[in-house]
Amino acid sequence: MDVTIYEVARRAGVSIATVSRTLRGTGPVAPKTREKVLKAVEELRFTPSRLGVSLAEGRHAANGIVFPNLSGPYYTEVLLGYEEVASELGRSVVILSTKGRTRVHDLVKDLAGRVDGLMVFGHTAPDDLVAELVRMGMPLVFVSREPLAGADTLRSENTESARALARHLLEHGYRRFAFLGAPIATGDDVDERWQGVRSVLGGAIEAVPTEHYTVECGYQAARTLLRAPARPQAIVCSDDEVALGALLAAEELGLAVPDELAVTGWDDIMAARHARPALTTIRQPMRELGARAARALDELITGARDTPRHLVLTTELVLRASCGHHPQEEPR
Amino acid sequence: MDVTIYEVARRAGVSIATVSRTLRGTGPVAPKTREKVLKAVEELRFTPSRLGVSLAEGRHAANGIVFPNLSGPYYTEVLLGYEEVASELGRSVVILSTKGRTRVHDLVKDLAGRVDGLMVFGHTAPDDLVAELVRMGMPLVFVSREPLAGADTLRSENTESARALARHLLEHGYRRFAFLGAPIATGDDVDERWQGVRSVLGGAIEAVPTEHYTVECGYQAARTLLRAPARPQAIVCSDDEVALGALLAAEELGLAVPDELAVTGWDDIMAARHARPALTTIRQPMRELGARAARALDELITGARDTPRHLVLTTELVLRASCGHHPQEEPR
DNA sequence: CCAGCTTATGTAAGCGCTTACAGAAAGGCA
DNA sequence: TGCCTTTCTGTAAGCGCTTACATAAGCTGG
Repeated sequence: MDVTIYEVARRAGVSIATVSRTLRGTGPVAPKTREKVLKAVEELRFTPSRLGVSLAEGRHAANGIVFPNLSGPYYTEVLLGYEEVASELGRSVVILSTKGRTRVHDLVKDLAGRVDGLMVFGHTAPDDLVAELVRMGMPLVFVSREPLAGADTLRSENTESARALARHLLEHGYRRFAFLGAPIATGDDVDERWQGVRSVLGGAIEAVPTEHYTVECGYQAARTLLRAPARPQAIVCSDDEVALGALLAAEELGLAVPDELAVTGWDDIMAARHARPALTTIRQPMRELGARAARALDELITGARDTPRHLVLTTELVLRASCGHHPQEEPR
Repeated sequence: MDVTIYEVARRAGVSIATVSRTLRGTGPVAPKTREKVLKAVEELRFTPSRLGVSLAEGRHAANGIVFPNLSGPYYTEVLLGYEEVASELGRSVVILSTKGRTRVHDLVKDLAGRVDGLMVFGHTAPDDLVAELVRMGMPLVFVSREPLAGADTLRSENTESARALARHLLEHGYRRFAFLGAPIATGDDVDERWQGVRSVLGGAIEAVPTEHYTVECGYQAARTLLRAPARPQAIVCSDDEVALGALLAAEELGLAVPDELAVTGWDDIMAARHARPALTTIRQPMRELGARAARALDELITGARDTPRHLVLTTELVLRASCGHHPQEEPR
């Protein structure tokens, strides 16, 4: 950190331009000169300052990622896929969580000043700042959000898989349903799941809000729902965490799942697989979502592509014990 | 991004020093002058370049975090606690995953050049580079690692809680045990857990390695173990993921948990709580670990403290159904 | 040996911002 | 009004690095 390119140049008896060229391979350097420079670099343990390089290059070699909170396994998996690809592409990853924070506008803006592009989950960055970043030409990729002009969007399919799930429940013979975890915003992921399910089940399903999409809120809402006189036969949950909460409520109320009540989730997080009964759910390719987002962002940053693109990744119905008995049911 | 401090100065009819002073509050500025500057800033939508500021200040206002992989919920929770505090302290968080990567030495070194201090999980950064970073005076906090001269270390307590767990299993009446997920390195977390358990159970427990500390490896090792003639009555697992794998193996082999086999984990991740039977485990204060690490690193960076410190956080035995029946057992 | 071309190297100008220090301006008091 | 003190402002020098362009050095062929 203390050694600068000037000291290397002095020790090697060359100019700083020659040191730079040697280290970066950006121009011709005589073999003897090269040796002298590398020797000096090694003796002085010189590492170029990231700040100096970035300022001179006019680029950060870093990507930002804005997410609501990491406590949901969903975000973790996406982040992991993203970080892996970003690293392969030689980019650091700077993270920012916005949930519960004040001055989000300032936080995101600061982040934008440190990176070459941003990936943003849904609506976690303020809309006015998003509009400004788009105007400024900042490369942006949004995950789990409706298409936005001037930026890439990437999401998993919701509607068709929701339909498939609903049809499957009908095949089990259920006729009374509830959707636990009502949509907060029109057009977001949960809304699409709701719309898909409702397009198949019609008036046979009602939406029940949860305060948040968490285990605890799912538990509370399910407990209330399951104590009412007219109990649904099956609960379709917005996501796996809410579904885990519903399982807890059923357990507490002595309702056998799936014999007395069916429960489904969405995401296929680890806890969904290890719950008993294991949750029927829709598997989201979360890591691939992150990886694709990182690649898309790289294209925008390098200029390999300058027209925004909107992608939808395939999801998959995963049948397990929580929705009913299946002849060839997988054990886990 | 395109607007520089020079344009603001020109528009406001003042020097760049005055613009800087106005925005940073680092010196006296006449009220009228201040208004002119702020007006120009707003009209031009000027945001100071993070790079310029950092280079001139000689600091990044960012912390780095090096971890093996995010796929374990443990790391996620620590990271969340860390990011929350770092953000409060005005620091961005730059992440780097090292598992499965080549040139880790270079990756960590690049990261070190972008931040004011680093938090490192265990041994995920190469030892020679760690020694160099210590020599250079870089602020370092290690999590889950034995004390290291020149840097802070922070870990959760292992040995006493492992003893408490072992004693509890003895109280259930078990007399034959296995430790699933043998230690890889002397002195690391899993080794301390093993040592603690063995100090109570002595020759009644044997260590069984798993290739990795994952559900899949735990499943494979447990399946092999449980098919052998001399089956243990209780399996103490290195961590919750390995324990979840052991539960899967027991389920597949038709062994009732806890009646025919007891299983315990470590960490208290979400999936451990939602498994059935719910896992008896040791709760690690993972978020607090991350939060404390971020605060410790801040003290080192700001110079509020310059002597390394070694902290151990308390862990807690959490009794659930997987180790046996308890008179007042919590439902979840 | 000379001319022309290619390879190698150094100088200077930035990239965007902070701030020490010197000087100017303003205010207060005798 | 003059002097002294305080407040305000601008200039210049960096922070560490990259690189365009000009020049020097080296090599090859006639």
